[in-house]
Amino acid sequence: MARSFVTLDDVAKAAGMSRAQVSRALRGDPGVRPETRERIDAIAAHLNYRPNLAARSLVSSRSSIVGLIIGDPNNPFHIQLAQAVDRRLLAAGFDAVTSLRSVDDSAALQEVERLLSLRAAGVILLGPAHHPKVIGEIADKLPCVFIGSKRVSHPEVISIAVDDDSGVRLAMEHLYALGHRRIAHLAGGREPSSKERANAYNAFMTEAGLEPLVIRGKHTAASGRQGVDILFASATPPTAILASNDFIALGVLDRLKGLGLSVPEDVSVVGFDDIPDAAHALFSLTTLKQDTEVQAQVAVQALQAILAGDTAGKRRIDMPVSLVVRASTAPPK
Amino acid sequence: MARSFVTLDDVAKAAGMSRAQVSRALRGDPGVRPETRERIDAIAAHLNYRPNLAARSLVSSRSSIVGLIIGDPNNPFHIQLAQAVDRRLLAAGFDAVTSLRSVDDSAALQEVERLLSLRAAGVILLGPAHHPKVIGEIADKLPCVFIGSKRVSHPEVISIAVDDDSGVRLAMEHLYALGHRRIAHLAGGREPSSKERANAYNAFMTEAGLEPLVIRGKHTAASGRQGVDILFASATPPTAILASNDFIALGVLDRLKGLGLSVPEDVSVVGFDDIPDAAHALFSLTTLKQDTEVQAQVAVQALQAILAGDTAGKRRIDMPVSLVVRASTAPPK
DNA sequence: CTGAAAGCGCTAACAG
DNA sequence: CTGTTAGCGCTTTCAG
Repeated sequence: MARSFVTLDDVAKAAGMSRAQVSRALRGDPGVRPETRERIDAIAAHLNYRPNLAARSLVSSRSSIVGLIIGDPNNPFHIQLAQAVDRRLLAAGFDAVTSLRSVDDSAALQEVERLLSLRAAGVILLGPAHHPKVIGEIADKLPCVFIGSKRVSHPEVISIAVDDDSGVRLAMEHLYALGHRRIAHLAGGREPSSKERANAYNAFMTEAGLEPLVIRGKHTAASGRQGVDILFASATPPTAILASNDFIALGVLDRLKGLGLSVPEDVSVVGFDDIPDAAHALFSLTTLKQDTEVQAQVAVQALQAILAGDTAGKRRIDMPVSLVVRASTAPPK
Repeated sequence: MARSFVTLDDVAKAAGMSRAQVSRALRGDPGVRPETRERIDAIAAHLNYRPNLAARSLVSSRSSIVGLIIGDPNNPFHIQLAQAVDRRLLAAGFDAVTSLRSVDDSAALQEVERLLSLRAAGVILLGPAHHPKVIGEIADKLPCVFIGSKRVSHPEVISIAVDDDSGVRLAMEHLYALGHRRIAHLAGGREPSSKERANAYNAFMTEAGLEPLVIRGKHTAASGRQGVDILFASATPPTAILASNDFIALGVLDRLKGLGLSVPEDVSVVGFDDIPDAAHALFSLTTLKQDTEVQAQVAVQALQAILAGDTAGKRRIDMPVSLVVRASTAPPK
């Protein structure tokens, strides 16, 4: 194991130049003759030089570290989003430090302490598991971007808000236009996004003069299965189901099949998120697509704006949601 | 946003002591009068002091950072393991820096570069997505512990090897004892763990004088569904299925239900991993349990041993796998 | 374009 | 038990 590290001084000596100049060359500072830069680059590479991030951050009193706190690491959709953010962060020259500790409010705060000690440049909060008050506290300590559906009202936070409301509306209009009238909603737990979606569903049903039918559960496939059992125990089961996310929808699909019901012939199903599995031929789920790549990109740009001291930007950026129509929806029989 | 940081000097001045003594007090060094320590702690807390990890690591030339590279972040089981390791690392006083970049060999190496720049104390590799050669290269640069089923033969790596072989044997003996003879195996992809499991299955079948039947796929539910379709297109379908992991098994369960077959009456199914869903009443999957908590603990202890210069320890630690019998297995009809 | 000098915040000998 | 003294490796003025 190579236990000793090559320092800037070593490179400088090998190049017959000063430390300062080597530093400039390696970082791509202007003011270095191109041929000199190339030579230094070559020597550094040859010597296997790795800049010491600690020293760099110490002297410049800022670091390239950005924290990434995942609200619910056990939800693969959040992981997918986190990966996208991670990739963007890297591309922007940051070092993402991800926290997998499921964040109840205290774990999140603890993670922030650690980021503070690392002198992180900022933090990106993923997913609506975070309490708004806690988000505010975090933003008091560190530049902060929040991706989620919640309405955060803190002057320092930029929130990337998934537009649950228009998403649900899109789905409901689709089902309504197909002719469905008995449309049930399988909601998630207490996450704000789940509430937003349920509210939007209720609003649509009421406006359309229809009877809302909401079953509360969790954002899991198992919850979707249970929901189906409850719904189809009724004498007048729904002809369509709007699930609060794709995991629920996948559970619904499986359970319907188990009950001998066909999708979309007997029942139409719509999900939310467009996880990779949704596109699979076996499911071919009609769902609402959140573009994680775009969300990630916007989040990183927002963070850069904050760091650049750009206070003029919007505090809230709405992300569009689009309806992806696949084979799980059709007119009722 | 609190943009300025309190330094050790600030605390020292407020306490009327020297920087060195404050440093000792705060780190819990012996040689500080208890009352003094308390006073300093109080002042530091009051001033909201946060040690600058960069400065600390710079001067002591070692850091508390440990990298955590997840082989397949999109596999929730790996996330679960990672969370366990993360927790143990924190408890041991390390700062886990997790990488979500799915690691093909080049991404892993790139991540290691970053850890090198952070002067990480070591790295823990999770899951068998890593190529043995790459693991060796990593170990050349950084103290390294590997959790996975592969046989790694590098003098510097400690590998925590899940005992796939005896696990599979356990499951096969269980099925055989129940009276099953036509037992099929749904294998995963090219991950070594998948190969190990398939080999163990083949070995058992051959020894028992039975005809092996392996269908290659991936470690996903969708793959399990497809496997069932292939198996039950045959005139003599199997009476039992050993899946290479729980995701496959869950897909198998769903597809069997779709085909109108009952588990365990018509077909017995065994998984591998014991993911949380497996215990769910809806599935009640008989499976092979890997104790992630224990694996995590052993991994962290192994890392500490390496860091302590303890070269006497074993290079390879086998982790037991146990059979959890639930309701998805029974004698054949 | 390049070099010299001055620290960033902290720990680790070494003296008291 | 406590203070003094040196830097750790790097970036950043400020002069050439």
